[in-house]
Amino acid sequence: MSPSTVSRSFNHPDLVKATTRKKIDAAVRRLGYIRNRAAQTIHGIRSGTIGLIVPTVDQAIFAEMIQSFSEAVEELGFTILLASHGFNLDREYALTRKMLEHRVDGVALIGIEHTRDTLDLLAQQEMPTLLLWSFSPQAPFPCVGSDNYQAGYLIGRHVAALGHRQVAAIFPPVEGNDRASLRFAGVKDALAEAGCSIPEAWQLVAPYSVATAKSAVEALIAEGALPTAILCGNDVLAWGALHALNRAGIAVPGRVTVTGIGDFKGSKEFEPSLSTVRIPARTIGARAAAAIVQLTTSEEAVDVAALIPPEIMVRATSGPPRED
Amino acid sequence: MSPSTVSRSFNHPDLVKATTRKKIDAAVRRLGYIRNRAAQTIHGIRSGTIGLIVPTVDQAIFAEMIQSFSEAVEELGFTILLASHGFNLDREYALTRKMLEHRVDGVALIGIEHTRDTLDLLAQQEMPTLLLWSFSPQAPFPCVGSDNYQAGYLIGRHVAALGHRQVAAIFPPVEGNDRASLRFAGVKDALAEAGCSIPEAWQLVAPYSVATAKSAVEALIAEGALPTAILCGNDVLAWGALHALNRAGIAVPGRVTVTGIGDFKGSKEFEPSLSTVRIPARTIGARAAAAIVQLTTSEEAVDVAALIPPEIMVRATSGPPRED
DNA sequence: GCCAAAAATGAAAACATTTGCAATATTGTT
DNA sequence: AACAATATTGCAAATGTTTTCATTTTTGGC
Repeated sequence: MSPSTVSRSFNHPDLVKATTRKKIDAAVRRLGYIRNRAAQTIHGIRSGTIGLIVPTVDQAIFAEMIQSFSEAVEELGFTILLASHGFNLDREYALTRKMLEHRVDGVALIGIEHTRDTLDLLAQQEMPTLLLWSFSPQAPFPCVGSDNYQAGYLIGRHVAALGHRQVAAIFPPVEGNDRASLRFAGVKDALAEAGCSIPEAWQLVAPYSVATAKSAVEALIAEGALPTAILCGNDVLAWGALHALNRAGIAVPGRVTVTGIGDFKGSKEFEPSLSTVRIPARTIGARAAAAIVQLTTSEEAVDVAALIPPEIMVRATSGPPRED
Repeated sequence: MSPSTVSRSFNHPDLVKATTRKKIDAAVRRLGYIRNRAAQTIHGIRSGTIGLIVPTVDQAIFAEMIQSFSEAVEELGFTILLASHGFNLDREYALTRKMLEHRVDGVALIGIEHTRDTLDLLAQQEMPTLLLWSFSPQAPFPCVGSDNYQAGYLIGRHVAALGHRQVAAIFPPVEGNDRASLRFAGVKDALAEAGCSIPEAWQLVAPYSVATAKSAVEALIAEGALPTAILCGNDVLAWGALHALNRAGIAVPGRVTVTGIGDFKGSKEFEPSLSTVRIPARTIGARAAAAIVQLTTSEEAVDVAALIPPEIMVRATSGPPRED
């Protein structure tokens, strides 16, 4: 039983005699032998890992996407090397290098905005790379994701069409976050088409959390002059806004319309049910997994880009502005 | 510039002359050379990866823990190999094997309940292993986590002490989920001490989601006979319950007390603010990261187990049962 | 039982790196 | 300028696997 035979028994079982294979299996079990993928990897054999670099794991929407991405990727025989950079694009570069050191078979990044260094590095190493979550046809790598500008535009148009003209917005900080900035741009453009703009004082910035959004809206309420609609950059912020309004006894949508973006789990079940734009995280995750695996396994160039369109979900938190 | 010198320049820079080091750095940059960790790994050098096997990523509480775990682990120079098994312990075994093939430096599993196979495999391979999330002194590997029984007990006692005797519970399915089953046991024991038990018909089972909890409670409401308290296995279920009650116009806590377990982000900001038991996910994640790294790096046996105690958070959704 | 063909196995090289040891180069001292 | 001491570098072996090629074993037909 030379190493070669053992190797063959694992990789091309049909090439070794049934009886030796039995003996090998027995020995493997007896000794608790486990193949060393590192040793395989230095032969140029695939490492069976996909690097996934995300800003953070603990935002509902990323978590959902990561989950479906990881399910699908595992299904295809790969394992995820996960790293998070906390919206710091320099850390993203460092993490990308690390992924390359680990000889991952492919890399998936969140969003379109990345430093030149990161992009160059991946291109220069000819690493199969996928941009996840956002979609843009002129992105430097194939994208699988939704159109965040469009998402913002849809909800902005919806609110404008209802007749709202006194509108506030709560968005996360937009630096290094193309998702948020594109959504906000879409919202503003849609409102502008209806001749409406968001006053400076009503452009609230709240990092992703129910707590910050709630207190931002509470501050807004305390100031007295309420808008007729509050457009939130994502559903979590909308939840916070709804809690603040609920607490203050302000009717939604009677007095104030509230909208989110994302359609997270639980938004539909919220009372009142949240009007929002659906960005199908699970679909994106699954499609992205298929895409990156295709990218790493197929020799010829393949086009894996996919635009998963956002979809407006008109529910109970949006209505016409109060007449008075 | 032989390979040896280059290697030294990376790993023991002080052993190579400054000028050659410069030359090497220049060449590295020019050629875009990136170290191959796989090749290092087969020398018995650490792979710099920690295997993290979770049931699922997309539950608020896991996501939070994974986030802090991954932050802390990256801080210490490691990267996470992530896999999820969807509460299927056989898949967990397969994933564990895969981690071993990848020669991770350590493995972290969620909860105490695992198949004999998985446990034996890890022990036999002398893999540094950590049990995350739950804590039990007689677990087969060191634990860093909270006491789920205690968490259930605390909330059960709180509700019993308020005077509730007509109590319903909503819990996720408990098979293969020691967290849920221990919590439920704690709740039942605390109630039993007050001479109260949960009728069969009021032991609702709802998989982790706002939607299922909401409809379970809606069904309960439709049946007519309402309990005075609904104890939920986690905060997400409690949110669902609160939405259902809100929709039906049932006062909380005036008519029905609702409690969660977990104290997820947003539970405090909920209206009304959720009474629950705090299980500090971020603390657990960070402590666990330190623990697993210590386990993998230190030669002597170290005791890294840590019990992070749950803490009851009495807020606005719990009150005495209505007098009538 | 012998031969050719086919099947099964083993030996050796290769992969990218690290490390002990030997060889070489650089110092500082006289 | 020569010597010793020290600093720097390269050689070679080793790591665990795969793969090509050569060798050995088995099989089937006679």
